[in-house]
Amino acid sequence: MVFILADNQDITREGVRALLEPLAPGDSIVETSSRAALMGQLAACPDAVVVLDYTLFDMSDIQLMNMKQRHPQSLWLLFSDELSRHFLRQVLLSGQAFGVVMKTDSRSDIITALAKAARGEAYLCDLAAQVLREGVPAQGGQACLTASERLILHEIALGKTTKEIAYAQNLSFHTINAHRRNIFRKLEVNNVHEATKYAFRAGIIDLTEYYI
Amino acid sequence: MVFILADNQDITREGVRALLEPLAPGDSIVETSSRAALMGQLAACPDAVVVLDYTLFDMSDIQLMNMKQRHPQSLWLLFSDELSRHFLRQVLLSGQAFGVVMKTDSRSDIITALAKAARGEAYLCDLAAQVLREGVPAQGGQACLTASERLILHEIALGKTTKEIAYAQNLSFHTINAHRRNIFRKLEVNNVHEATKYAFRAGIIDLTEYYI
DNA sequence: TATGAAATAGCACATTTATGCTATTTTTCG
DNA sequence: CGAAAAATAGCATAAATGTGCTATTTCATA
Repeated sequence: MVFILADNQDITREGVRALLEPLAPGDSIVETSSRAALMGQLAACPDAVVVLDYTLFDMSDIQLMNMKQRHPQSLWLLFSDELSRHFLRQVLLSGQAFGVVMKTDSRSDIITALAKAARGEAYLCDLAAQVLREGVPAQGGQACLTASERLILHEIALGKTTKEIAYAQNLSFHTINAHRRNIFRKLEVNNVHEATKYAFRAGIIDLTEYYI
Repeated sequence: MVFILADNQDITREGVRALLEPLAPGDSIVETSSRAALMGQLAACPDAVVVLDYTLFDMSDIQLMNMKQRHPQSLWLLFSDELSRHFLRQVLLSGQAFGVVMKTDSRSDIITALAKAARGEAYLCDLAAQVLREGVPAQGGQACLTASERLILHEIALGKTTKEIAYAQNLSFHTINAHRRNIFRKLEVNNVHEATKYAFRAGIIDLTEYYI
């Protein structure tokens, strides 16, 4: 069994390693601190358990799902600081059985999550379990945005520029720009501020994310 | 020597412990995850080395300085995720010789910082050193915006354009533009989104206004 | 199977932002 | 009083936004 610790903070990898080593003696633990390195490691070992800090890894939802789809045997344990309900809904309801544990969870919870991951089981932290229980949001009809559009609106509301979003998602500036206009047209707004207000009202972004 | 690891994330304390144990054999390592517990530990051991995640510990600048002043023999190593230049300036120029290392720093940097802390020396990460070199800011205080600037920041946070603000206040575009740059410079931001976040945090705008 | 919606990508251009400068007048305060 | 901010106003420019178009590919489904 190979564990890949994907986190750009040395100290966090150190902590996970300290918990993991007694738990999985004989297994190898690889550390990566960049997306490119992670892809390389995954190619070399497609059935690894990936312990990923999503937020620190500068990775979009879409890239995450792509990576999982490209290596369907890989097991993913999301291990982040703060995860929005929106993002969790996105990931958990997309059919991918990710495990989710928070950095703020207790040592024993994290150990449980790692042990489960090593056995191929999913561990869900309280928030993730709650989001999963809530299921598909009621969505009273008029939310006419597509999934990609909601994703992009989320980035816009976080203050990302068109170029930044395009780069992060490996898409053309023009594509994101087109999405942006479609969003604006559907929402009947014509600037970022109004779009952001909608995103707040629709729960596509919330204050806790916004503040960070 | 007693080390107190003050952080509310189990995983980070685990990582620091893993680095610290081979570095300081025989010394005792205490972990605390609340401010009250930290104060108790400090009372019991006033010359401890405190490794503190300031941002996660829900501690204001003032409380931090009070604690240091109450236990002048204690040595403090700030160990956080993100520290604003403003906060660093506050802490470093207040005469307290805090060591500062970032969670995003490399393993070897963190080890150096811990080793120095154990010897009673201060380690400064790049950002902290830079802030210290820059010296005293022109303005000693923080909420340094003038009344006009706060007013204009309010309008900016409401999504008004420079032209709109100028027209509404019967002033030149250039004047509002100048105010805008002064605001951005003082807040150390460089776009409307970051400025708006500050406006929320500082109470210059609130959600009820924002939503209308 | 065909129709349309969604996702992708491009060109062009006016507007706005963000930031580099300078400079005068007014206010504030030691 | 006199120095230091603050408020006012300007020029110039790179970058980004907002919006007018077109066009291909993919995919769901009526």
